[in-house]
This record gives sequence, structure tokens and C-alpha cells, in this order.
Amino acid sequence: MLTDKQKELVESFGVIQEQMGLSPASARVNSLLTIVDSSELSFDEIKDALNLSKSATSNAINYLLSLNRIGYKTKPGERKRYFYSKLDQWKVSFKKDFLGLYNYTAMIDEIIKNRSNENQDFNNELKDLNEFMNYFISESINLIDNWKKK
Amino acid sequence: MLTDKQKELVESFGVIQEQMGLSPASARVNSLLTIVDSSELSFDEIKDALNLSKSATSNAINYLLSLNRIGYKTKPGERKRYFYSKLDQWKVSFKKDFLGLYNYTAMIDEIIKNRSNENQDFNNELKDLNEFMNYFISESINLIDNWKKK
DNA sequence: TTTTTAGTTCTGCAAGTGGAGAACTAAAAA
DNA sequence: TTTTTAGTTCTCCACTTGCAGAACTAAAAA
Repeated sequence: MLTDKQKELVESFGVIQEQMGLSPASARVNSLLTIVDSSELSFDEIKDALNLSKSATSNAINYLLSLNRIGYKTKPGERKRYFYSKLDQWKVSFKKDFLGLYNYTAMIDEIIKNRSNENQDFNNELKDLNEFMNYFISESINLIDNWKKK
Repeated sequence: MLTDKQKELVESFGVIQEQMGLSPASARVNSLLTIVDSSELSFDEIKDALNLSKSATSNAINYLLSLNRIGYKTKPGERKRYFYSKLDQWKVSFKKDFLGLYNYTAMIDEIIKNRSNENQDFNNELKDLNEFMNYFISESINLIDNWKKK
């Protein structure tokens, strides 16, 4: 199912995704579904390709489904589910991530409001950071929205 | 040293920074140094303001120093160190973060190279994502570099 | 020389995470 | 009705994290 090189890539891309917050098993599953040539894999194919237990496979799959990073389809007359990478969701999730940064800037605004004017240099640093953040968030969202408009 | 509102903010900004990868204690220390009116605090002031043990305080401070998120100064004739938030480093560390994303795009390039042409739709999704990522990274670095050139 | 200061490092524990394997379940097939 | 399929959930354990408190250390003060 995988070439030797692809097996290596599943691991190394897996590590990168671990660093991005996925658990080892979820990272491997997502990595596998990105790398494998087949357009979708069954539960057991995933389990066997990664040498995972059923519980680890089940939990990893359900976690990735909850994040909307993978999806599944069924085939007529079969009960099995076939999982695939929802890579095309990247715009949606990037956008969500950037919007989430507004929590950070709102927090900084609160902090600015509640600092004395004793140390104006630092107050100005906070304001500058926040101005940039707000600018950066809206620019990033523009970049996403204007990317190959479809 | 802190108003009641500021104490609250230390906690809530602390939580946000925990979500960004800092340990609870490091997050509180960094939060405190961002919120407190004094321009710098000693080891014991930090320890007492946050009700931390000496070890937790020491480890949190040294971790933040290693990340370059805080710094310290000394006062003539005193051995104590006074710690402050290095908020002005944000440009440097944002830039480093974005440059780090090139590892991700390099990985995706490797993946593309090692997939068959069986599923061109997915191959094109990978290419599209990577094109965007490369564009986004370079644009972001431009935004940082051009921000209020000083 | 002894004591104090300003921390650092070590020891031990409580809590959380991640995954294996077994037990379980609901629907479909035999 | 029994068995198989396609998972899910439960139990247990190994490993990691984060912190407190105690022991330690090196420089400075007394």
C-alpha cells in the first residue's frame, strides 16, 4: 500500500503534526491519509498500515473527524466507512485560527486599559503590538479570501 | 503591587498563554511581567505575587529567558536580578515562527513528489495548499518588515 | 570565619496522556 | 437464531509534566 519512501514520510510528516498539537496516533493517521495513493482507506487498512490497536485507531479517527480534518464516505451495500483527508478545508480552518487571535488582541486591550501611565514606553509597546496584530489578522484573512477566488 | 482587576488579568492572560504552549507557571510569570505597573520585578516579588515555590519560579524564569521572552537587569551594588517582559521582541519571534513554516512546505513538497498520479485532484489540492503557504509566509514576513520601519 | 543572600538542583509525588488489549454493542449476514 | 462485522468503550498501565519542599551552592556581607 505504501512505498518505503512513503512509509518514511508518514513518520516524518507525523512528527511535524505532533508538533502542531496532534497526538502521535492522530498525527500518523492524518499523515497516512495525506500520503497514501488510494483516495480513501477503511478502519482496518489504517489500523494495519500503522500497527495501531483498535482503540487507538478509533480514538484517532474520531478526534480527526471532530476537527473536520478528515471525512468518510460509504460504499453502496457496505457498512464499512472509508476515510479520507479533508485537505481542502484548509481555508476554513486557517480563517478560524486567525479569527481566534482576536481573543488575544482583546486581552491585550484589557491589559492596556488596566495599566497605570507610569511606564509609557511599555504601554506604547503593547499598543504597537496590538495594532500590528489587528492589522495582521485582517490582512491574513484577506489573503485567504482572495486566494484563487473560486 | 497589583490591583484586583490586574490579578484577574494575570490569570486570564495566563490561560491564553498556556494555550499557546507555556506551562502554567511560565504563563503566569510572563503574564505578570506584562501586566504589572513596575517596569521590572525581582525573583522574590514574582514568587510572592504568584504564590509559587522557589523551584517553580526559578524554572519558569529560566525557561522564559531561554525563549528570550523576558530579560533581566541588575542594579549597581546589588546581586539581585530584576526581570522584565521583552515584549519588543515580537517581530523577531514572529519572523522566526513564519520561517519555521517552510519546514512544513518542504515536507509537503516531498509528499507531492512521492505520490502517484492516480489521484490528480488530491495532488492539486496539495499543490494549491503549498503555493498558498509559500505565498503567505513571504507576505507575512513582508508585513512584519514593513511595519513602522524604524 | 560564619552567616546571609539569591538563587539552583534534587527528590518525590499528584495528575494527566496515550495507547494496548479485552470486553462490549448494534446492525447485518448466515 | 447464531455468527460475523465494524467498530466503541472500559480497564489498566507506562510515561510525562509540573510543582512543592528540601537540600545544596557560590558569592557577598558581617
